[in-house]
Amino acid sequence: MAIQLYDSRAQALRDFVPLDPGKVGIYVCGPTVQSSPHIGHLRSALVYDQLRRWFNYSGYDVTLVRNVTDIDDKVLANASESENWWALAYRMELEFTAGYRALGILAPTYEPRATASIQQMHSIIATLIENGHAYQANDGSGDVYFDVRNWSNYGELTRQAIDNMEAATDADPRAKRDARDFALWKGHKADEPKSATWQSPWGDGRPGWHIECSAMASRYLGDHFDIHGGGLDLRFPHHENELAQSTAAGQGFANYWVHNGLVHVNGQKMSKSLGNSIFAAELLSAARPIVVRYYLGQAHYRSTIDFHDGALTEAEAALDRIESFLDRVARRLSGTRFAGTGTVEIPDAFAAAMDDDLSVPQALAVLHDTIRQGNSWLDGEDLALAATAQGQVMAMTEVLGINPLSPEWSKTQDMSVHAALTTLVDQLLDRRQQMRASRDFAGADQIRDDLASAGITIEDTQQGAHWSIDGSQ
RNA sequence: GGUGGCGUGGCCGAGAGGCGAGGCAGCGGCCUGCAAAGCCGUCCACACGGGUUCGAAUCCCGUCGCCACCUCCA
Repeated sequence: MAIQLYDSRAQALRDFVPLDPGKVGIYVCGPTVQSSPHIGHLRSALVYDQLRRWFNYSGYDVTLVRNVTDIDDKVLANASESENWWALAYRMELEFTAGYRALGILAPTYEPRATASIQQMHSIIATLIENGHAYQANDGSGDVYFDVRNWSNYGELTRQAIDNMEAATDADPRAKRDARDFALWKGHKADEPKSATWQSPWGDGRPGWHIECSAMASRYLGDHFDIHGGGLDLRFPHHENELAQSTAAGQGFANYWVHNGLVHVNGQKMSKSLGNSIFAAELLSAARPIVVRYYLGQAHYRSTIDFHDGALTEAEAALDRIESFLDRVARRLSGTRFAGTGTVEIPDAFAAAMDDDLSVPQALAVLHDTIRQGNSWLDGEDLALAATAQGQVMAMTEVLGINPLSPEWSKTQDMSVHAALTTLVDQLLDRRQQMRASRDFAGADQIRDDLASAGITIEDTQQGAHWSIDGSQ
């Protein structure tokens, strides 16, 4: 069955047909590295990680390009006397990378920086000037603008007619022919640093916002590629303008446009003025990274996620269920002939859900059903079937990037401390077992309570007592 | 003014003409010395008003409410 994706341009679900059989090229708008990553940036990157993993699982050779826009008005604005724009951009880029890694988001195939593709931008701009879709400002500013009136398809991505677009009230019309014309190249201004200035056929200056993505997408994926992704808020103007300039320059550009939903906080959009942004660092200190990944990845990619108090606790509970099943089944199967016999493959229903526009919520329903089944089989000592469920759960969680047993989630713990703790707890459990055998339940329960107060939970099973530290397995 | 989205049980969150997604919380039961974990059952929801239909959460019309974008944004 073919993968179906909701194409924002067509506003319809479309069968995915790659330009090159067996391969898929995806361009995702990465961040403008102007300030620290927030929950929305993580969600966006996570969505394309899920998409990429699913294409990968489905047998595609995936090329994922996610850019870093490291030169922009905002980057320059946020630089200071003590920190150059390029130092700021790089520091922020490192923060983004750390956030992505923490969530187990696989590194893209390539992560180009805008400043390394200035020549490719020039080439597109030159073509647009040649074919009449762009013009140099006649005010001596050195600016080059895209001529929206001269491109009849302008507005096709967001279905807007130019005349219905509100002109920006605060936009400086400068030498634009139409207020909606946007800058491809911005002439150098006296107060801008030399280090943020590049030579061009139209004078020294720096790139406008939008052109960098057109340049990097075609540079690494070709003039015509499969999928372009990004946050819903980028549809206009960013993606509209990218599409206009690339297609006006004669490129086929993206075949499918995918947009992920945004993250709100307590029902409100995140914004600097409200001061309600949840930053990656806060999120990652509030819960284990795998819990954050589960939380941000459990909703459908196109829906808005509303971050509210208790959200992470709920995600933790759901994830605990997955973890405790994997832990339980591994313990039971260990040393039996069924250990490791479960084929690591995903159920058909899971694949069908993922093929259907990446319906992760339905896929998670299949995962939880499998876990319930698996637990039931364990209760019934049907170890062969339990092993099957184990393999399926491993496969599904691996595809979703939430396999608790994957190396990326392994806690770096001090082995000597762990060994010491194990010795102590095991001694206590032995004593408790002796007390239980002699029906000294008060004493046995005292040990259990003591351990509980230290954050250690005991589960009695037919194979003996099992202990775990709360919040881990 | 233009473009687009949303309203589902106590909470989160899918689905899209008939067959009760799933998770969390609650309640009852099984299991247990008691727990924990697990299982079974239960809680039969779709903003409101009309309409179409044998049948509507789903389609149509209307109403109400909420949100996003319209040149800063993931």
